[in-house]
Amino acid sequence: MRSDVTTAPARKPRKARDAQESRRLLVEAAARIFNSDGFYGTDTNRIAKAAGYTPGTFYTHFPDKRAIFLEVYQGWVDAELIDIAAGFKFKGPNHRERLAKTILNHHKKWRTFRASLRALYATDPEIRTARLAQRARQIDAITAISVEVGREPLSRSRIFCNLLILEALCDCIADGNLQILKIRESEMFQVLVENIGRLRST
Amino acid sequence: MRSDVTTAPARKPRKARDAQESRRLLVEAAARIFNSDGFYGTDTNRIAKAAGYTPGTFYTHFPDKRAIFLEVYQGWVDAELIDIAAGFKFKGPNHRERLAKTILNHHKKWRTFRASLRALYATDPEIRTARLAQRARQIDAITAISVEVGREPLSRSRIFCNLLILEALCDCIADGNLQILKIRESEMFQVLVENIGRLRST
Amino acid sequence: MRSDVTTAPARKPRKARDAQESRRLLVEAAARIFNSDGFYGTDTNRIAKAAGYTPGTFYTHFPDKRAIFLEVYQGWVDAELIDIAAGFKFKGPNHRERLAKTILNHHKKWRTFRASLRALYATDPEIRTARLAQRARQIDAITAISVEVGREPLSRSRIFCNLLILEALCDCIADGNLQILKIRESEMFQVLVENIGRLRST
Amino acid sequence: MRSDVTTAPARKPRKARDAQESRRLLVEAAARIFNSDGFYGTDTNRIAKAAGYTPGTFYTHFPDKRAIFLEVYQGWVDAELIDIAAGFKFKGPNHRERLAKTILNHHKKWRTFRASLRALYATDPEIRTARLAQRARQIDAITAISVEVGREPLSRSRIFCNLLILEALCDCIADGNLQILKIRESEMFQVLVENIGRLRST
DNA sequence: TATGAATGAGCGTTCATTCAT
DNA sequence: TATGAATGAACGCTCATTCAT
Repeated sequence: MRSDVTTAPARKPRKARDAQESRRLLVEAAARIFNSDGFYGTDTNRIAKAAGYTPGTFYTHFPDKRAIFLEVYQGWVDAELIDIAAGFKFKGPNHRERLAKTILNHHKKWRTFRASLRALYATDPEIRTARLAQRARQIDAITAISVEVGREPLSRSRIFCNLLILEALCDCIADGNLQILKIRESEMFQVLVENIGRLRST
Repeated sequence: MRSDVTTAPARKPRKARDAQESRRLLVEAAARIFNSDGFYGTDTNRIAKAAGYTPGTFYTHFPDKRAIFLEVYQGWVDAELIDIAAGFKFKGPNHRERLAKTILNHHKKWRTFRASLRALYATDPEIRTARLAQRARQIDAITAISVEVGREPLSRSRIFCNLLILEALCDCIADGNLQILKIRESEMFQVLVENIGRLRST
Repeated sequence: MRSDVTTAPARKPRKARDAQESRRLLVEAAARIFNSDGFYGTDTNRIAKAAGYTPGTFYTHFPDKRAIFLEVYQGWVDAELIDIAAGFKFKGPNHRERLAKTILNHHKKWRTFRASLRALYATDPEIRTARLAQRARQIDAITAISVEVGREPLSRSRIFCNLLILEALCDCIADGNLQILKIRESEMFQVLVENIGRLRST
Repeated sequence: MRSDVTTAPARKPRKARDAQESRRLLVEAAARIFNSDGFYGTDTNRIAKAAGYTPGTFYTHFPDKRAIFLEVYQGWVDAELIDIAAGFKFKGPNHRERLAKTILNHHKKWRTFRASLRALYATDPEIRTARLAQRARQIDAITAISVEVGREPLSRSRIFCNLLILEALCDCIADGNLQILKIRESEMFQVLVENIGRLRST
């Protein structure tokens, strides 16, 4: 008979850091690991450990694994929108190339995470809802930026299509396996720049 | 997600079927389930059961779960290539629309499977290798078709970009959530048709 | 990056015993442990281990912990009904004492399990349903036995009340802590025998 | 089970309340939650929150979860004894029915808590000790009341048996599922009243 | 006295995979 | 070729408890 079934052994809480800070560290660690091993290749205990915490801490900050995934997603969209907004205001001869590079960098950084997001989008209703909301936000933001810089904005469908096209091209270039397909990255980048043009111009 | 189609009642016949037939039944079941619940939402025992077998049988036909996934992938690329080849020979006023519809239908059919493939591509080296090989095959095939129908083929990079663009647009239309983004499907389809044009023409 | 995210390490299945036998061993082990440490003090891995299996095996035989608990419950009610039926046919001067002893032994054997059952009954709807069904079975069975031995059966409510009373007294005697309350077990047993009489007689 | 009553919104007042008041609020909240979700379905953080405190506060007032459980238990026995004592002095034609109702109400109120107590009694030595002490108190009190109202008290074993019988009947009636067993509550209540008689009379 | 972030062992459960039959 | 019971590492998550503030 197990004595003392009622109670559990005691533990020692080490630090009592700032909650905001802990959250941030967890999100950062999660972003890194999700982006390296994908959603299903990442476990919450590992996220916690990578952030410098023990497993339970994860759940004092997030209700479940999906929640932190969505938070990482949110952070990424935010960052990208800021950069796109900045990129839209580029002037000079190479403004397209510079915007293309900016977007490409985002995709290089988030390649695996983005792939996980797509896969989850296909099977998980909550992820779907969240992603659609972010999509709407992206389209709204680009429309607003166009207005702001004094251009006639494209229709929502055109904006969206251009977004999809840029993403598809960026994902592929970011992947870095073009040489296997006997394709030069510079050629792909060229097409990317052309398509950037479409997004910016009337 | 786990739709009832995927948990479909098993067939009864026990043994003594020929190996080819068993393999086919397993691949069919796998395609259905992967495409409904994704790679990580599918388990090999369920595939076996859905095909009318017990768990062990799965492993007499495939070394592991990835192997059957790749086989399903192979089957899908084959089917798509055949259809695209046929589509390239369409004549008449609506040939572009018809090809667009064909490709779109493929994407509608394989939406979740494609999303899983992308996610695995990002994390699994074997899947990566296999997919790159299929990509090369696609590009080769389209080049060959162009030649066959008497056109000057586009460069590999152009073909690939156009492929990526078509896929991106198709995935999105196939998804069927455009109304949430306040976008009309017909507008997106229009852009798709335009891009089909690029792939076909010189 | 974790290589080979897709697949899992292989294991070796040792034996392929008879499923019925394994089930029986698991139920036996579960009965033993539930009855010693209660439902919440028992974990499925321990049940499996105690039966000579590894954790996964438990779940090839039972969908969850509650399921095996209910199966143990079922087995206990079966055994008790058989003994009560036999006890009803006792003849001779000490027939009541003998039946009392029989019932008391059951309670001694299942004391902790019974306590868990009650606690779960209060909070778990499925356990509640199952227990009510078993209760109905008990009442039906006792009615049937009365008829069989040629007595006018008591009303359902009387049977039930007597059952409850016997159980309450048995639980308490079985507990074995009467001396702490300055009560002699023999006195309690006397009351038990009196109440047995009520159940049997018209 | 987790009814909304138990997850009740916390109070706002932060600090500086007096210790007695805090303790009382915690015990009250614990009683409510234990009685709704059982011992194992209740967590100390939730108790604290329901009382308007944060998790740590719980442990400034109680050494562990069991301690507050025992305190709730104590409070319940106290209340019941007071009511029984009052009930013993009922006069008039329906005095038995009124006492029966009183006891029944207690059981209705504490049904799940009582079930948890029994389960813990079976596995936890400290709970066992505490409960036996309360039992002795109950028997002593009833003996004392009998003397007080001028009756020859029953033997300890008789008192205890009657107590057990009343509890068993009350628990069952309080449960409110008699109709499923095709038993009318009124019939059970009748038996209860009869047994009340035994406790009161010589 | 109260806070509340942190703890960490452990639990229920999953599932790709094996192998004796 | 097919069976199917068994495997066992691992995962998501819980929660009683601690302690620096």
